[in-house]
Amino acid sequence: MSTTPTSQFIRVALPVPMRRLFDYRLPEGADIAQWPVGSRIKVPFGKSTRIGILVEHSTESEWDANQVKTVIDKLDPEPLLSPEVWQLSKWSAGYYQHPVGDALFSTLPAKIRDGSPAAVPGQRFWKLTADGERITAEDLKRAKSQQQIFGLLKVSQPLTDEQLNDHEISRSALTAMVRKGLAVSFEQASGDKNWAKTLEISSDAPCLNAEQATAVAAIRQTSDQFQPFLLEGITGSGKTEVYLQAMAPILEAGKQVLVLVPEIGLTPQTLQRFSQRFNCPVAVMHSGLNDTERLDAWLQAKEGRAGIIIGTRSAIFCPCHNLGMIIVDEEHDLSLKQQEGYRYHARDLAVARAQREKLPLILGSATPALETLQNALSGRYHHLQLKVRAGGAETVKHQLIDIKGRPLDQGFSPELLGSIRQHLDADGQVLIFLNRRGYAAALICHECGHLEDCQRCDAYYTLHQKQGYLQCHHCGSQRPIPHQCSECGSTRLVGKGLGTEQLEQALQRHFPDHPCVRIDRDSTRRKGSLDNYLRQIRRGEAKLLLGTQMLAKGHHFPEVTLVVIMDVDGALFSADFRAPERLGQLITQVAGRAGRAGKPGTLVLQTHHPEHLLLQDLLNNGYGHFARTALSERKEALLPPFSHLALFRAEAHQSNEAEQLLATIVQALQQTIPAPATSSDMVNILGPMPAPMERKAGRYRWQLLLEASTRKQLHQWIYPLLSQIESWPQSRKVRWSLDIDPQDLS
DNA sequence: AGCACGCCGACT
DNA sequence: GTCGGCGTGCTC
Repeated sequence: MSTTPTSQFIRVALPVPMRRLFDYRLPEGADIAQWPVGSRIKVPFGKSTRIGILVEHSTESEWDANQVKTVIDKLDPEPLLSPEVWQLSKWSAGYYQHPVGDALFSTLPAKIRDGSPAAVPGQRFWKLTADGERITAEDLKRAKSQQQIFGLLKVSQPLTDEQLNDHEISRSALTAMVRKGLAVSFEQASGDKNWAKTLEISSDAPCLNAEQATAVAAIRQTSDQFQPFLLEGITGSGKTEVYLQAMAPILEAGKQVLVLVPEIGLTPQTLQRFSQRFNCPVAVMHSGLNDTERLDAWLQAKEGRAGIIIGTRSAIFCPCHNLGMIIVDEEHDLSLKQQEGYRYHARDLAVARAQREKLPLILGSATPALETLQNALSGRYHHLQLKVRAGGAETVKHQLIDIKGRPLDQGFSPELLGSIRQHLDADGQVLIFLNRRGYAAALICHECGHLEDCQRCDAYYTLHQKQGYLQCHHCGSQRPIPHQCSECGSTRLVGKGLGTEQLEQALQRHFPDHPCVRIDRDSTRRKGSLDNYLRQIRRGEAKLLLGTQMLAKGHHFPEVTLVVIMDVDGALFSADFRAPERLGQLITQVAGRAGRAGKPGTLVLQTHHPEHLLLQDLLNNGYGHFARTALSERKEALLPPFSHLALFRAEAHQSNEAEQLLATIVQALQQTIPAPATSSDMVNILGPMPAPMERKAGRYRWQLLLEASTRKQLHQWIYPLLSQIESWPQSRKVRWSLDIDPQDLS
């Protein structure tokens, strides 16, 4: 007997880490129109069932008829994603060579992944009834919980279930109020589909300076076409104001704007800037949301119930009902690139998405990535520059303190202490940056010189004096501070190298009258403590601010007049070719924290190498010039963006297993070295070599870097290999991954 | 990734 | 005797 000619097959992406699709049969007599590509389906898989996404229809299958199972059910009457996002997602999975199913699913809200309905969840809201409005808090003095609820609702209502839960509201108090007829709940979808009809643009927009006006005009000229802009604007030059005014006509035309921000940039202040200007609903997507909130924001965007969608990295995959513009703020920021698993770069995908959907795209930064800058300089992107500080804020003065041979008091040179005192006396705030938390970088034996090191990593333990333990910052393992050296038994163990904890101690000793706030991962572990510190700073209660990266990004401290970077020397001689770019960005971003409110700002760097060309160029000529110099060096060395990289990583418990796998990959690659299309084409294999930290968390790590002058060559070379590698038995013992356009070579 | 099967150590 | 450790193999 032959199979019925009407029998239909579908190919399905499943959330498994396999670079392939799975074939299923549609139920007998199924109408294909009812099973659209891009919708979710339920299928039998192994001994269980899974939710999958229908990728394509087919009249045949390569598999034996008896191996192909029949789908169980369909979950969506129509495609889950817009064709544009669906295509983007599939293209991205291919570009980054990530297993399709895993790629498609990993960008969806958990509630979509687990098969929950993709429909308006309808949030539960609470409000006071007319009776409830009439009473006073005094009337509820015998019911404390009810009084609290009353207070909350009186200030702002309606409130969602979640918002009330945040205040640890008891269920019974709420029902009691309902029983008394004081409060009611109702269900309503968040946002509003008709926001465009009632859109109002607040009239308190500040006047633009000439550069801003030029930028806004240039962006406003382009709509309904793909046009990327690099908005290169120094800190305080008013990039956000350009975003706001550039997006106004888009929103007025009823189209949505998608704004990507770095992980750390999604603060209530950022949101406020947008919601104060436009009265349309704003959907927010970031890591702090729970599953319900995330689904809600996703659906708000998809169904057009929000005008503005602000989110971190993964928001680039968010379907939008009628998207009109994409903005990537701080486009150089590392958090836009996913560093594990599905290693996509949200900025690069924003370009791909804007191109597909014919949208204007703004990439904004004070310190653009060299890749982006090159695209602007070559004319692929429209280059907009903001070189003056908006609102008349003064530019930052800078000073290098040569600490060569100088006496240091817990890291502070006498000059630096003098500067700090001066600024404190003038009632300014001082911000001190050091990129290491803990008390000391290591614990060293004063008798034999032995450094206590982590058993699982090629790294020393960081000393955390206050908490009383040593911690490895690479695998997170901890142990109590030993009393004796583990080599010679001496009890003379001392901290070596500075951490923020020690700086805090030193500052309190030198400036006991000035409260100091330390902001790092340790001091802000408790929920809400960061907000608390930031409030203290803004109110001027703390004059000395001390911290790591956390302090360097995004926050505005208008009263800061002195910014100090304690130690830049480490990055000056790093082996990573991106280290200079990163250092330039960091110094510029940190310096940007100072002198925002018309007070002159000063930047001080302590270094053993004040003559270093990199520092000189950066400080004398600014990031723009520095970056252009760095670009010409990259061009000379044929490094990105003048070549393209892919990095294979492998980790195993046995060092040679990881190395072996990569060596086998090299063999396979050598068989298929692409023929150069032009005389300047090249491909290069570097490695296998041990990772900069060979042992981490008990695993040996090796890497293999591939370099090619064109993307096309690189991809044609590597792509066919992956399913091959997957079939090797050794590849299942070793944890391996491929990173396309790696940002971090460690 | 899950989830089974499978073959060796300390427990009622 | 059996509960459970995680190595190995498979999923249309």
